[in-house]
Amino acid sequence: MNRCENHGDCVRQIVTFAEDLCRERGLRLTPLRRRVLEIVSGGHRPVKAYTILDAISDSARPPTVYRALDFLMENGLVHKLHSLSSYFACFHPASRHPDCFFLTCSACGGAAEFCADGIRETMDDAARGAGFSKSGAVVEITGICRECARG
Amino acid sequence: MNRCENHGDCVRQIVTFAEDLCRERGLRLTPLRRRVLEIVSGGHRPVKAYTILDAISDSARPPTVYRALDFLMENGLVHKLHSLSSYFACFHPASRHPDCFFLTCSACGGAAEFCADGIRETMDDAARGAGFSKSGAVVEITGICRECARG
DNA sequence: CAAAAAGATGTTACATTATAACATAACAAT
DNA sequence: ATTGTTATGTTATAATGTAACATCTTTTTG
Repeated sequence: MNRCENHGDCVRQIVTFAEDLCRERGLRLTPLRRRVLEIVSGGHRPVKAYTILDAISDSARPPTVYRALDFLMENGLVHKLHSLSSYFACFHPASRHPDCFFLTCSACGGAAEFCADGIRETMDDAARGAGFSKSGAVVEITGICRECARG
Repeated sequence: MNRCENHGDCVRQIVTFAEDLCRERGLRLTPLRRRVLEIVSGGHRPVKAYTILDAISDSARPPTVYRALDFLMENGLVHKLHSLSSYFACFHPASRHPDCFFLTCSACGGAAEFCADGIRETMDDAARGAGFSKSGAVVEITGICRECARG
């Protein structure tokens, strides 16, 4: 899923975007936050908090990781996939989508994010129809990706 | 959210449905499973596993609850709301929807399930378009319900 | 510049959510 | 009755996440 030829470029691009975004917003992309962003975006797959913890150093503790993740999520650079208790880098953070939708492959563990106005609109309609004022949505589709299906 | 006048009837109806379904499928709605189903459906709101545990008895242990929940989920009587780490009774299990969508109110903690063919179709299309063979979906919309919005 | 304020990280401890593994009990089917 | 199957009990622990307070770093401001 989402095999790209030059994933290093991909990570660099995300980090660069994060730098610019933090500069704009007067926030600090500290070494720790950058490191966590690099780890999360190191593969096109969701990463667990404790995997990040292990990757950072032998002495790092959970709050260190969760705080960095909170920062990155607040700024739209990382998303949480609730159905996997995992974190996933946003590979097109510039697009400022209000909701993000995910496909996760149960065979390879890969994931992809997509935006579909149709889903958003239908959800908005459904919520409105129920007298419900929507503020956010979790949409996580599970299945088998093209590469895994091909065998 | 989802205030109904005779919620006792509502619970009874779910339990009756569960009895019928188990009879049909040759499964056993044991006292424990029935109890857990009653607790989960005791309010129109998601319930945490450890709340169920406390409600069952002083001596019950986690696996007891998680096993009962697994049974109920396998049979479509209960759903897990991943974004809340909570479990929610299916109030219309007869309709055999392949995917269930949820609205959760961040003010009152209530929830509602709904079916929207539009959402399912759009998700199916999006998945297909990505070469993805969909097997399931988590859709959890957060916001404020009508009652809470009215104040 | 020094002092204060704000922001980030370190650290300890613990809370919450969930499962593995094995023992016992209940039930079903000859 | 015995045997196999299913369900539950029990112990222990894994996995995920947070509260609270200490320390350090950066920024602001007097």
